[in-house]
Amino acid sequence: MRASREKQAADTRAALLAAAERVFAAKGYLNTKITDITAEAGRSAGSFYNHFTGKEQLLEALLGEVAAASDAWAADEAHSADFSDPEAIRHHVSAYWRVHRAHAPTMAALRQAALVSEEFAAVLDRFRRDQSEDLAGHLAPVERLPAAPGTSLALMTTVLEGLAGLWPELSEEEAVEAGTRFLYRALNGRDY
Amino acid sequence: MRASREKQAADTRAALLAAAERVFAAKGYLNTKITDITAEAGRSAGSFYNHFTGKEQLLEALLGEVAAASDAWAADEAHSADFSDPEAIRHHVSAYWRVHRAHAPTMAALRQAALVSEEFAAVLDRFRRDQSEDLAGHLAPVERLPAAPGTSLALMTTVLEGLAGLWPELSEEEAVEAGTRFLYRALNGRDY
DNA sequence: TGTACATCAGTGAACGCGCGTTCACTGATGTAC
DNA sequence: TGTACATCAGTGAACGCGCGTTCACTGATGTAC
Repeated sequence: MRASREKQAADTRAALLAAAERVFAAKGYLNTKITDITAEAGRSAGSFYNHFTGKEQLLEALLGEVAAASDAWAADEAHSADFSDPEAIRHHVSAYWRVHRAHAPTMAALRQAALVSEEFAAVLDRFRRDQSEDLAGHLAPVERLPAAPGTSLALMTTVLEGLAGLWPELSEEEAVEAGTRFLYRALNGRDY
Repeated sequence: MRASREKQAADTRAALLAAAERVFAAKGYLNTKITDITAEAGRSAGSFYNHFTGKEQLLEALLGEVAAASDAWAADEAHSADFSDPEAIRHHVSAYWRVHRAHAPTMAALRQAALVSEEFAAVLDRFRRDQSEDLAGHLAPVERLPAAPGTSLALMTTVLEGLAGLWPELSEEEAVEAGTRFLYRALNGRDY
């Protein structure tokens, strides 16, 4: 049957991706050698190049998964788009927390890759820009922003990234509550 | 005169440090080769090892300068230690902005080095811890923090780092004002 | 002050390590007849 | 269904590039007498 060979190739490819994510998490993208990945996946060094041209292309494949998850959420139910409403903020903080927790090693790998590669710096930029565009509209209804819209947005993004960095010290509930309150106050100048 | 040889050595050492800071800023610490530094400094590759055992030790020397600047500020005048007072926050935001703007390439290099080296990760941790300890006491007088003290502190630190990332888009005045208002609101739950 | 020797910063070609990448080979799976 | 050949995923030893590091050498500066 024709499916057998294809399946073997697909299995190996998947094994390499999963192994890479584990190794990236353990020692960082930049510190990871091709042979670290193949060893973790239980394959030979040469096998790697049947599936990827290099570590870069493998990371791109992992990022594709994150983008898919992110899009799935955005296309989800329509959500409130007014950050003078705590629930709208909570909804975004919660989504951000979940996506980044699920793909934390890949996103960390992207940040590392962006440090040494123009190409990945552009990819990271695009991720951030996509996210910012979503958020920018939500700031419009806020009456008294703490600073210019662009600056307020940049600081808000920073808080979200910093919040993701607190995983796994905080539970999801604690993180979402802390992030929501912190941001609501900063953006609106009052508590709720 | 004995000073001549010593001076030549000191000059070369200083030239290597200054060249390294420029090259780090241009292409990042991790992307920088020893020969990039020596070329920028106008010296031979071998000369480097008369002064440093490697790129790591050179970075340590640069970090020494940052630590000195940071200590100098801390030992400065006594400053208000109550973050329910906007002026206390402004004072810290301003100091953070100045130190990080002056040493931005070195701090960025440290963050990169921390990604691939346990040793520098520990150094970066120490920098952050020192800063956090200073700030922690200032949160005590705040009546209604947005989250647990440790979490509030972590998010505050994150905002400061993110603010530094906005240089050089923002002027010092804009950055200090935006950071102060953002943090005052987030921490105290009201505007001033 | 002058001469002979010692020291030392700097030089750059050469060495060698680490790791990414290749490639001839193996054995299993698929195809032709 | 059986046999002979073709294809393809996987293997791992070997190759070679890039770059950090060394070291014999140079010429200038310092010291002894």
